[in-house]
Amino acid sequence: MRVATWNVNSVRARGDRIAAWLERADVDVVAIQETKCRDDQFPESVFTGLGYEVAHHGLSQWNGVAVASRVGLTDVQVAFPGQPGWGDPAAAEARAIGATCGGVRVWSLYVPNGREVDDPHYVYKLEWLEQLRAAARDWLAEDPGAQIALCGDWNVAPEDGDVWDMAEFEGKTHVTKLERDAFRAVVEAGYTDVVRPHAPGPGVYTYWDYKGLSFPKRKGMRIDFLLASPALAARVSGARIDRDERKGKGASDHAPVIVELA
DNA sequence: ATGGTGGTGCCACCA
Repeated sequence: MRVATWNVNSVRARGDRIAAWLERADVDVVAIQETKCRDDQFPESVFTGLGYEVAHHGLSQWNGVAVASRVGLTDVQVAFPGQPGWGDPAAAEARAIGATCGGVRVWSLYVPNGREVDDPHYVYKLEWLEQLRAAARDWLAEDPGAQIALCGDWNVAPEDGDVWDMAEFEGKTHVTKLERDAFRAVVEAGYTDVVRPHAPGPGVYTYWDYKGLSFPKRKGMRIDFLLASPALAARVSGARIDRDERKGKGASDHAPVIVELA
C-alpha cells in the first residue's frame, strides 16, 4: 500500500495536474491540504473518476483538507478533539480531517503558518500543535497497536538542514525553538518521521516558494511530513519526495511525499 | 521573475 501527503495549493486550479499525478504515482491513499474551497465547490470527479473515494472539509477559500482513498474510506472525522479555533468567537478552521483507509487511520493536517513570531497567528500555531500532540497521544493510549498516519503541511522545519540557509531565517517562523519543540513533542508522543531515513538531508525539501526562482535555485524547505505510529512505522519499506511534481507550469509550491507500506 | 482566491475591474488577503 502506498500513502501520500500533498499540499496542492488549490484543488480547483490544479485538478488536471492532480489527476495526472494520481495516475503516475499510483498511490492508494492521499492526504491533501490547502484545497482552498468549500465542500460545495470541491471537484469530486477528479478523484472518483480514477476510482478513489474522497472526503473533504472546506469552509471558505482558506485552508481546506481532504483524504482520498481507493482502499476504503470510513469513519470520517472533521477536526481533532481539542483543535483550537481562530477568530472572535473562536471557531475551528478547516485544517484537519481524519478517515480510516485500508486499516490505517489517516489524518490530513494543515498546521497554521504562524506568519511572524510576534503575530497572534504564531501563538495559535503553537497551541494548535500542542493540542494535536495531546489528541495524538490519546489515540495511542486508547490503542497502542493502532496504525495512525499524521500527514500534512506542518509549517515547521525541524532541523537546520531543512532550510537552504539558516542565516536567512534569523528571527523568522518555521525554525524557532518553540516550533521545533512543538513538532518534536508529537514525535516523542510516539510518531516517527518515516520519510527522513529514506530521503536524508541536508538540502532535501518539500516546499519551494514561487518567488525569486526559489525552485531552480534550490532554495526550499522541508515542512511536509508523514509521522507514523509504531505499528504503522514498522510497515514502512520506503519513501520519497516527488520533486519532479514541483516542475513546470501550474505546479503547487509543495511536492508530494510518498510512503510505501509492506 | 509568485500564485491562489474573492470582491470588483485593481486590490486585499493568505501563503
